[in-house]
Amino acid sequence: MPKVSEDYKERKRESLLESALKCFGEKGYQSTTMDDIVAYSNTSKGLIYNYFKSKEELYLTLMEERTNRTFKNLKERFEKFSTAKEKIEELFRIYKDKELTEDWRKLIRVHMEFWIISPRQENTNEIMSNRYKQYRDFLVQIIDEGKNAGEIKKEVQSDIVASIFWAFIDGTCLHYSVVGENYSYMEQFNKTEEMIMKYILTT
Amino acid sequence: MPKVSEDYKERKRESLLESALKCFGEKGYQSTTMDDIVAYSNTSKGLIYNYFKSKEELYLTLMEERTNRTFKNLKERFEKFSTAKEKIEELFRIYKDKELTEDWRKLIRVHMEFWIISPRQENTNEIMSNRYKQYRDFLVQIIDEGKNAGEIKKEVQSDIVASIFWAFIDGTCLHYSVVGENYSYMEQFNKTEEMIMKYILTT
Amino acid sequence: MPKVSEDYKERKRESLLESALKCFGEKGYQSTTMDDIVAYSNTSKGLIYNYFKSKEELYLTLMEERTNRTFKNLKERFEKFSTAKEKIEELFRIYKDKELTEDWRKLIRVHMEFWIISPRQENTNEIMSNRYKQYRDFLVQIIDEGKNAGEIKKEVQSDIVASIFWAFIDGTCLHYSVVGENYSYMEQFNKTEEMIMKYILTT
Amino acid sequence: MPKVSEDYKERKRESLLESALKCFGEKGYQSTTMDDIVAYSNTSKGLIYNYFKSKEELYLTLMEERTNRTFKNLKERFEKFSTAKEKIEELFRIYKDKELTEDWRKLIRVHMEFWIISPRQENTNEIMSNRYKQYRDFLVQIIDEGKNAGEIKKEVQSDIVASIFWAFIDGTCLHYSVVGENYSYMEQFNKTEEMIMKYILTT
DNA sequence: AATGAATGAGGGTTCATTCAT
DNA sequence: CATGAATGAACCCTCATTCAT
Repeated sequence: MPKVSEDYKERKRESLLESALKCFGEKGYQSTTMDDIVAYSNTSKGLIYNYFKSKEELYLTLMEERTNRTFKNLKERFEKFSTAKEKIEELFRIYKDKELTEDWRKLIRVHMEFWIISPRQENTNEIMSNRYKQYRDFLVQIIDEGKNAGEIKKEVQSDIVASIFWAFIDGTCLHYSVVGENYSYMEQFNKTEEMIMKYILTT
Repeated sequence: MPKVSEDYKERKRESLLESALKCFGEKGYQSTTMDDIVAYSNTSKGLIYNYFKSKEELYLTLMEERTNRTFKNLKERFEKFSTAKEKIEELFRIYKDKELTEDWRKLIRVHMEFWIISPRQENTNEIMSNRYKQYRDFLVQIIDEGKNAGEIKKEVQSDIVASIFWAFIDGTCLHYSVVGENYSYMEQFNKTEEMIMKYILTT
Repeated sequence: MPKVSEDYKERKRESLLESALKCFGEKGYQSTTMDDIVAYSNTSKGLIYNYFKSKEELYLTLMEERTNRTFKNLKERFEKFSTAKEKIEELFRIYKDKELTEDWRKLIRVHMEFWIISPRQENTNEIMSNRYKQYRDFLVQIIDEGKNAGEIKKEVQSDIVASIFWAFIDGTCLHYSVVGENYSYMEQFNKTEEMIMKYILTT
Repeated sequence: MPKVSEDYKERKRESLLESALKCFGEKGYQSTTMDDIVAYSNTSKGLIYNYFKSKEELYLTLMEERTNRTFKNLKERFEKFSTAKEKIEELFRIYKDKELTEDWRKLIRVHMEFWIISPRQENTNEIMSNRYKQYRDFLVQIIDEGKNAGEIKKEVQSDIVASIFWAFIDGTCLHYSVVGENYSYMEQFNKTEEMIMKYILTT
């Protein structure tokens, strides 16, 4: 029977991760110091080490949990749709609905940085490769369903198209996060959607 | 060994930049130490500071020169082509011709890292935004020429398509640099080319 | 060993300043390294930076506090005297009572060095000029009181004499700190006192 | 038979010392780099080491020669005077005739710095102590002559008064070099002269 | 559990000195 | 002779991590 409830600890942990995310978004992983996170989270240095055994672990945990949750949300969001067309439209809608704030641009950079850092460590490279495949296969499945339902042309190569889709998403987000204001974010999504749909749909 | 030719100094400088690039590719900008670069370039710590006044300047110079040179090469490569179709095919060819080596993946990451770091510094953000526009406008011009020549549909929005093109390129490179071996790099370029061409060409 | 009393921290701070003073006395400001101070104070490099954000700040703080305290002590010491003659005698006594140790000679040099360094920095020059005027005016006031009381000749120029007094003090200390043993420190103070008194007193 | 005349080398040497003096005046001994001196003297780094085997030697040589020359000039200047009174007046005149420029203030600081640095090295401390005695004894001799001639009171302690004189000189110069513009340099010399003369002269 | 003082390895940078040309 | 590129020890400072309280 702990002095402090499990629930409290969990909330503390979340709050630390939250703070870390903010700081990483501001300065990047390397440039963010533990002191930055301490300052932002209004706790103490020692406390962070009770929850995470190193800055790196904090970072990896943060990114791990974020990607998992995002992917989980993604899947849930799709349960209510039945046709492939609707699902793909929903996929685009996710990104078209984003609020184009500075905060989001920072978030993008945190994730992009993680992509880039990951191949430099034996461990994370594997994780990220799998993550990529997870996302790709998620879309592959949708496309395949579409093919079976006659919505999507049989000759479409599901994995290639899926891969192209995510490449476009990440490329666009990357550019937007750098260029900002003057980037034709929304128009690009609309046009790309049009182009891809025209390319794969039977009608 | 002073009183050395300008040529000698230029080569030294190049060699330092070369070494730095290698090291940044290996560990990233922040994690690369001046000692790493010293070790790799077989020189001494002090010497680097005769050529670049700080690690940051070395980095910025490196990235600046690389991007400039790349863009210049890009333009030159296109002089021998006359139609828009040929030019766009050439653009794809550049990337399809890349040797898919570990070295190139590292190179991609160096450039991606620079994209991400840039918004965190007043100065570089501007530079990178302009760089992006340079590349985009380069393609915009080609598309516009194509429209005038009747090769490309009048209703195509040049800037949006150009922007989509580069988003796809960078997204694909980013993913490839992380996923590596099992990434369907070549097929994606082929399909994307097909898709885009079908989308914009009149015939 | 955190959560430490303010008092503890204050003592730590004092002890660091103390150590720094010792080291500066030994080698001078520039030649003293942070490692010297660390070694002398039995702490760690990082800790010093918790209290002072740079070597320079440590130095300036040290000198600032020392001069302030000295001047404060000076003033207090004079409260119990009423006539100008007594006060001036007391002024001389301060210096005549000094123990002529190697430690004191080092201390002199630290202060002299600060005088000399100060004009090279925008900021400190102003401070030191004011310090000088503070000391001078302190004596000017005593002399003026003496004039009003009829102790000191009306025609004496207070500021000039005050300035001469401090010039003599610093000159003597400077020479003593260099020449050491064989310097006729005490006799000089006695004779100068005699000479100045004869020059300004009415009787 | 050297390729380059001895005369040329001597002038080069002088010019290097001259440049060093300028630089030391600007930044102080420690903060002046060999590069500073090279830049100021329009020569090369290697060349300096042909003339002086280290920065320290350059510094010591400079200070040595300057003090020697100054002392030599001092003595010569006095040959044309016969009475002690005239000589002491001349001594004061030397300082009263100084042009109160920023350059001179820098010069003072170079010399003061040398005083302070000297006790920290076995070698220079001895030199400076002797230098001090040289100057003191020079004045002692004048005073003694004055006593013999009946100009100066027999009971005056020559060495103490001489020492006081130089203490006053250096103290005044030190303060002037720091305080600058608003320092009553000239008036102090006048008054001090008056005071000392009154104190020692028989009439 | 929570704190934050303490640690010290390691990083970027400087600069006196050397020596090949 | 003169040059200035090259060297590397040494410096100041940062910051992830520890641990006494």
